[in-house]
Amino acid sequence: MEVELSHRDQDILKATVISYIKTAAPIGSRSITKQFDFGLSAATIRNIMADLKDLGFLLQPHTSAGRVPTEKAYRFYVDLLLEENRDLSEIEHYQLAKTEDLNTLLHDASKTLSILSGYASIVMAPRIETIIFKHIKFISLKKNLILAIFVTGDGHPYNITVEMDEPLSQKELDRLSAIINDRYSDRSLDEIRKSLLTEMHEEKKRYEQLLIKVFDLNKKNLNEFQENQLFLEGTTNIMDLPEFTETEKIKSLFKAFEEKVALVKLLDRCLSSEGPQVLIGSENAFLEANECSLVISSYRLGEKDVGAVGVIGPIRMEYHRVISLVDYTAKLITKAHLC
Amino acid sequence: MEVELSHRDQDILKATVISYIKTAAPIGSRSITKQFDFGLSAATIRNIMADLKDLGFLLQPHTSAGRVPTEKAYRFYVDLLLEENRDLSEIEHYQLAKTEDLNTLLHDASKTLSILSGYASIVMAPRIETIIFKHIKFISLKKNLILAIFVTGDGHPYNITVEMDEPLSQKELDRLSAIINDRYSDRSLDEIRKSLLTEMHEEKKRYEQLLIKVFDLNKKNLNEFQENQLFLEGTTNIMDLPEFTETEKIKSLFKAFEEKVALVKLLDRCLSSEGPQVLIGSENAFLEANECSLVISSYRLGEKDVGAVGVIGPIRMEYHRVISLVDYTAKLITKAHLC
DNA sequence: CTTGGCACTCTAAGATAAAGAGTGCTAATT
DNA sequence: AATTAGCACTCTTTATCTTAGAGTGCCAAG
Repeated sequence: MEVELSHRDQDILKATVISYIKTAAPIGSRSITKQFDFGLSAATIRNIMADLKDLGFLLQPHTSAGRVPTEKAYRFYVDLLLEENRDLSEIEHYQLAKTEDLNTLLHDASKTLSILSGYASIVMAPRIETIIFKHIKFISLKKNLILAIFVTGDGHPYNITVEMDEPLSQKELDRLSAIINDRYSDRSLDEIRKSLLTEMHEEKKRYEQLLIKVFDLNKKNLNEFQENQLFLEGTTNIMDLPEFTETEKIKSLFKAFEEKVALVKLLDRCLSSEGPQVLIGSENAFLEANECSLVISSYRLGEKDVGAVGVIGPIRMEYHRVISLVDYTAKLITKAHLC
Repeated sequence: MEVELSHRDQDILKATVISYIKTAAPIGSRSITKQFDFGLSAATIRNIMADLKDLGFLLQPHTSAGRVPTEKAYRFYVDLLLEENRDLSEIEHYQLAKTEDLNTLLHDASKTLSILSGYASIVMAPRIETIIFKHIKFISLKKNLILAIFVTGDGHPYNITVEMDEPLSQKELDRLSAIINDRYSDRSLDEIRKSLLTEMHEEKKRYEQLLIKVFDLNKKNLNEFQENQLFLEGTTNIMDLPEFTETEKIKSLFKAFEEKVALVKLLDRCLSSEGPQVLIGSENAFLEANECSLVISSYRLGEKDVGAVGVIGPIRMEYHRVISLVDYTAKLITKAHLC
């Protein structure tokens, strides 16, 4: 079954995909001869396209219509792109506004990415577990309300409000923070979490409640926290696409967008892989349900991949341009982190 | 022109509005006689409806169709509701989960409101200018990066990261915070802002950059800040409504939703007024453009109205239920603030 | 193997017709 | 004088039919 495509077949397939990405309408053999110069007649192209149909790369909405690429065709096209195009030369090299606030940076990146891609962009802030802890400070807000601020290795603050059953004096809090800073500085939250559960026997009793909540030892708020760390922009761009003219499809996609947890999971899966990744239609349950594709790349903080940026678009996405754009944006964020 | 409607005319008008709110289809004289028992024949109702049409309360899509309420009719109906119904008895009295975090509370309220109303909900966090300042604390994050945390009168923290041209020692920062806490505790940010510009001559030079950024004296980030303090939930509910089947209308509304600044302005306008407010269609530019209505109520913090909750729905909204719901939710938030 | 030619297929768009809901008016009734 | 029944008329909606057009599939010739 798995026959190698001849060079010429590949060219025709590529041409069909490219053409369909532009027009979103079934591609006829005639229009291929007009747009591309293969030195072949429409009839020949027609024969080749019939073969490609049999191989599962193209399909016909009905007998007397042009051909439409299948997901297999997009996969073939994208794999070719990812092989060939390691240079990413053709996109405009934008810059992000300088800012001290990480969230602002990511928000900006997401907005820019949505505008330049013309699709919806999605940016996930660093996974909290991977963050490197530097030091912590406690501030008493009200009687039993304590604000914990921890600062990360790269100088970003996170704050957590904790309600205590019994009040703690500022002196006690300072003592506790000194201990924590001394013992856990420069370690990841994940490590700290594990250590805290085994070490800290003497302090534990008195501060148990506080520590559990601050380091979220029972991982209660993790999902909700991460949910707030997701930037989704340009979703309305999707509505301008011809494949999303039916209200039902728009509805389904936007309901999915509201479920941020599912999106976080989707991005999370791609964190560990190298370079830009492309998920096409039914290669993923979320995408399949909404007939769309995802181009995604992770950004680094230090030497670890901690977050991801991506673009959600139609299966008929301009993969070439978007892959470059996503890859570039991820690198931009990695670079901004360094300063 | 402004003739008083007879009691009977009012009843027919009300019946037409109520019926149309349910069905979203033009209301015929016959269907009125079926649904309501006025002891009148269809022909009589027909005559009355013709009068109401002449008075601008009803209109006909075409000669041989039923009647549809105009905005004037909704206004009449809503004014009647607001007069009569100060009791709000008929909605279910839900509760919000206890939480220490104000944003979580507002987010929860927004989600609940959208689910219970069946429309889109919108919740604005307290306007930052109205917040009562309690004390401030500075933490050095990196060389020239300072984190300022100010705590409000009711114990909620806000933090701002400031990048300085020159570093300040922790000692200096502590001295400055002591001065600020001493001088400005229990005053609103708006007041503090005004005072800072005139007072603080001696400290000003050295700390000018820091103070300007922390208290946002040039109001640069205010809009962006407020933008992040807006919770919009259940927007996809709107897509289920028959008036939003056309993709163009959905698109327009969702593009408007992305413009959070406009929404903030819309809510802001209503902050000072007493009780639940209703804006119907063309009574507001934003709503007119998207053919929808807004029910809104402000919540208090102390004795000042600081934020607002609302519901955005079709002009054919179930005002009765929604007004009660919005009013109740606003009161719930006000109450939660007190603890 | 490639190509021109041509009959055939299927959709999309326009045209026509019939059904149905509701009005507006008139004349009869209370 | 207000109310009601009756009925012709209007306008939309839905279904059916027709036609134009794009594109294929296949055959026979190059």
